[in-house]
Amino acid sequence: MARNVEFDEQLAVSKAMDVFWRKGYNGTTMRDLTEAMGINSSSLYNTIGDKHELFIRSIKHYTESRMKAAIKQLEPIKSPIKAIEKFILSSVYVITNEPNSCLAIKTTFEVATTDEQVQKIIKADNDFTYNLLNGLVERAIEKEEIKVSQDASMLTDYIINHFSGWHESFIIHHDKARIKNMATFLIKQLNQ
Amino acid sequence: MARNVEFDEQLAVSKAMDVFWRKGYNGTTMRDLTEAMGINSSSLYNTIGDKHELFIRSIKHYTESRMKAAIKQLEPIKSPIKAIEKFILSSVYVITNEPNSCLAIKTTFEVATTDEQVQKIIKADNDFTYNLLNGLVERAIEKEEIKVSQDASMLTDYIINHFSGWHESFIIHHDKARIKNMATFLIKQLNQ
DNA sequence: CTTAATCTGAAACAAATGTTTTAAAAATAA
DNA sequence: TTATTTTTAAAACATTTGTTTCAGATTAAG
Repeated sequence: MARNVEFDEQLAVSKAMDVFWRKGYNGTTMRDLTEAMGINSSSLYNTIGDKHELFIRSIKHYTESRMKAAIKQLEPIKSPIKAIEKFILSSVYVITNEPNSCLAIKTTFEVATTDEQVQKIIKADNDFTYNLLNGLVERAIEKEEIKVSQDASMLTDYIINHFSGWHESFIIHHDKARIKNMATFLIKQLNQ
Repeated sequence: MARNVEFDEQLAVSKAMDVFWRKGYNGTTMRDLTEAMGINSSSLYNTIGDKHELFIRSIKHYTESRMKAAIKQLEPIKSPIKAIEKFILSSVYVITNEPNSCLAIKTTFEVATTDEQVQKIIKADNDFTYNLLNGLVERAIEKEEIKVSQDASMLTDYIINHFSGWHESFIIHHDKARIKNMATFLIKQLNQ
């Protein structure tokens, strides 16, 4: 029959994701993308689709990678409260060491309000984190590792809620200590 | 000599701000702006300047209005802890009732990293809120209205930090109760 | 009223945008 | 090898972008 597609789609999407991550959806041009992906726009339109479709794939790639990483990281930890602490502290590490702040949060504030497809992906990502953490919180309350509140679902929201503020703070102040101190305080609150 | 400028600059900036607020910096076109402002682009360039300058004026207008409103609202409250609670609860009200989420936060995530001028304005706004709240927290600790921690500056950061997560949550879930429950828990934590 | 200044509106501008076309190159199956 | 199909690269496409030009309208001062 005929020749095969030459480029690695996963790799291409991952490179596109990097550009969207730095520049946002509206700040990224098709030429930014094709250049970073090392691919001609005709090939891009023939395989993946238009700019919007590429963005959808990019944020899906981002959220799915994060989900896998979170599961892999927390699975071996036996104590629920230890797993929660690990989750919080590794978030702090990512926030204070990665070059860009979270693509999901940036996307939420830039386009989630007006783009239904994006909104769904972001919500799915959020629900995943919620469920993962909520399981841990419920077990931690059962085991009396957490005594501060009996309301697991509120507490789960409460913990997750800190992350975007930490991102915001780090963009504005570039001060790791501020984030670490807040995280330490949050963990201390949970432990009492 | 010659005729005067015909349009009200403050009103024009305020109308431009509304557009940037909805669509973001990169999502807004000059035609969006001139249409909303009811003004021709030549007049705009003759008086205020280009798109970027108009954006700068817009976010300054936004942050300055908020500062004035915050001072006016908190001034009459005698008890520091009551003022802190009022600040938190009125933030919840704004987050769960305004059509768009905070322009300062949206701007932080969209362009603050790459635009130094914007970064400065955002930082100034943040510092203002920090100082306002920090004064209250210090007095509340002195008066032993707050006992949970003696570290006023960390506690101030900790409180402010909640707001962007609440915005994010509301964009994703549109669930007022979730935000209110978190706020109630935060206030309870402070009170003990 | 005249003069001089400058503001305004419509149109024009070049450059950049997202997307499509075209023709040639490449790879597989017969 | 040849025929057939698909991929690719470069250029072209129509719009949209941010910005400027220019002639005429409008105003204040002499």
